[in-house]
Amino acid sequence: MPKSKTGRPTIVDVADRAGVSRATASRALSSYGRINPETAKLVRAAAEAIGYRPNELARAMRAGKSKTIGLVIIADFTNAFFDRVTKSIVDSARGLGYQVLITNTDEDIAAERSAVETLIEKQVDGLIVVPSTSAVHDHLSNESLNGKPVVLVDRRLNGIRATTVITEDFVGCELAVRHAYSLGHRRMAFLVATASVKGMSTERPAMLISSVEDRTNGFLQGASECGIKPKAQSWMFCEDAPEISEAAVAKLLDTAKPPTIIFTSNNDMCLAVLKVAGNRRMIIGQDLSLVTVDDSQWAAAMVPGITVVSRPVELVGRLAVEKLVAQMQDSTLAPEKISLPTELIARQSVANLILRPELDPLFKD
Amino acid sequence: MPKSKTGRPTIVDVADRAGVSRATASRALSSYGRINPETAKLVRAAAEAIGYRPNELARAMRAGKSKTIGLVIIADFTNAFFDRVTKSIVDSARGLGYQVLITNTDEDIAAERSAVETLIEKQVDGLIVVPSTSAVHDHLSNESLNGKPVVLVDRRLNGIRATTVITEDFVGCELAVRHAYSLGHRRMAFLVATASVKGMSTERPAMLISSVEDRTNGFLQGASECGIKPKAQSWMFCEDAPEISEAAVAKLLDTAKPPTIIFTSNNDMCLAVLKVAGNRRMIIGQDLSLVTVDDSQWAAAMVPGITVVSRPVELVGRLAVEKLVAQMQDSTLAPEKISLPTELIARQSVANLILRPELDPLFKD
DNA sequence: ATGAAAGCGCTAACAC
DNA sequence: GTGTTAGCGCTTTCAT
Repeated sequence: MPKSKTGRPTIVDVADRAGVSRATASRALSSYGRINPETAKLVRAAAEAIGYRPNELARAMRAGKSKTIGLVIIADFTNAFFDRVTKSIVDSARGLGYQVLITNTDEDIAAERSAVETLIEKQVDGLIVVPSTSAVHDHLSNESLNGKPVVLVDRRLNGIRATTVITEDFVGCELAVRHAYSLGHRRMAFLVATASVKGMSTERPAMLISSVEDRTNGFLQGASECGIKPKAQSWMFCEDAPEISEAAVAKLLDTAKPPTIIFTSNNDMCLAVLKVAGNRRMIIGQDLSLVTVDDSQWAAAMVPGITVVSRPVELVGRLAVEKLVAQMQDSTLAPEKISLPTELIARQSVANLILRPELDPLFKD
Repeated sequence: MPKSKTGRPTIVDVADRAGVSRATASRALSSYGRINPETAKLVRAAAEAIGYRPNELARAMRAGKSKTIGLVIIADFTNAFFDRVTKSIVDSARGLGYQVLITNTDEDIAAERSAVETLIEKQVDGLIVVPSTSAVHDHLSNESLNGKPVVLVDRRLNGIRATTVITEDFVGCELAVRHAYSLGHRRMAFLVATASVKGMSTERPAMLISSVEDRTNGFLQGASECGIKPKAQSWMFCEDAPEISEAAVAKLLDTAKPPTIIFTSNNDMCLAVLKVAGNRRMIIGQDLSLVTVDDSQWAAAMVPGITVVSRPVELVGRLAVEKLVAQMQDSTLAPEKISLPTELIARQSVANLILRPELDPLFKD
């Protein structure tokens, strides 16, 4: 059986076997143009017989479309949010006939740059990016993307014409604070993971990625609405690394008037609170309360269950793909800014200090 | 500026601008063959000037190598093991100059089949597969892979000549049981997630994927070595779905002589135990002990920390890529069966019934 | 050291 | 309805 260089039968082999020309074979297999149903059947039989599989690379080259999406995600697709978004993207893409080329950047802008470049060289039809910083994004300009559409996920970028799919983290966090307030919490701490800070700091960094910014502002807004004085708030911005975040939690706790509740900006920070509290034999939901952003299986299964601001993960991924594919098919489509609702899921990690004021270590009767 | 159909400058544009032929331009850019360093510099400058980026698809077609690896993973790359393996694979591949096309199969053999086919059509240079069943694997034969190498991860497949990277789950589980025995546990339950079972069953299914089989056998071996009578063992094989696994846990607990410890075959099952125990106000590490396979951040951060059989996740992914790339470069390489050591990480989820025999609900003094 | 030309596998004008 | 041919962008003989 005649085979191509790569060892696989090509369309020429099919054509030969069916006794037709390449063009006819192609028409039969891709069902386009005019073709005799009889011939078509014949060709398909021949293809089947020799185990012909189209070379999608050749097809892509000819068509100028690779049916491939590039996904550039930050390191933490080990993270409870990004792993599920990734799965959602991969599945949704497949549903629409696209494959996904995946890269991760470890929150590093240089890596992101080169990843985008590589994917463009691989001729992806479009890009889904979780930008690692809000500061720089010339590599995402229409120019460097060569007109290929890009959809941003989880984080806004100012001054860029690109469809963006984010979540209502502001509202979610605001609500979380009000929830805690309604349960009697008055001294609140906020633990925020930021890539832009080395070590930890009580000062809010000048530059935050938009999702973290929204969470921070949401917490702030909630506290302000509830009349929580800045003095009764403690803030800690810290690097997303276990030792550091645990030290940050300790610092938050070791004050004259320790908070009755800690709000954390992501799961890693939540875990840090869990760990430090555990080491100190503090019971979550009693000695210390806790709310985090992003739901997870373990947050639900733990005792006590962790109260969370939940985001519509699957939908984020699906919409990102759908919007991207729509733009690939019609480049005149205007970019959209999509913000999906979050939901506060109350479990047992927030103590009710109204019913049980004695749980506050500063309680005096 | 003359541009190609796709809008990007091509090598012809570079050649024109540099006033040389395509061939020379190509030589300069890919640095092969004889070329005048002066000319080379000229060409590179021209390329830079017009923002030339090679079309890797065209290159791949010409070379018959796409510098792309296909990854076929089961659904659960949301799972604490596969998400990290995926990250490790993506990163390692990138380090060696390869990109990763990712697909998931939801543990479905039909999806796996078609995923493999699609990836082959996309001309990946090799495949990394987490096979969803040990029963069928003709789609992974040398034939259907068209001679492209494949590396199997996490699961063995009999009768297939392919490099396989798995972990010593047998030993890990055996050790886990002996650990529990040494702490005084005598009535043990085993909760095993299996895709081949609908609902739950106390009967061991005829067919298990190899990793689950190893774990099951490891538990069994450990119990037998410790002289735990089959009567003092309870087994439950169940579908990997929350409602079902939780029901399975309940069933395990609701017997005249309930186990003092439950061993779970994966994190989902572990979570099910956590949830049911929590609902019943049973404290892990006291009223009920627990050991699971696969470490995770939350298992470490929780109070009590969960004792786990830990697997070298990052290494699994890295080796899979390295071995695959080696085979892509030298197709005569013999397949290897690699089994990486596991480690028992003892935390506080296993009660010491020797020091505190009263923790056994059946304790009489 | 460089250029001309062939060709990877496919599809789409254009003929017939 | 089918065949002929050109060409996507690139690399690589083979000449010169």
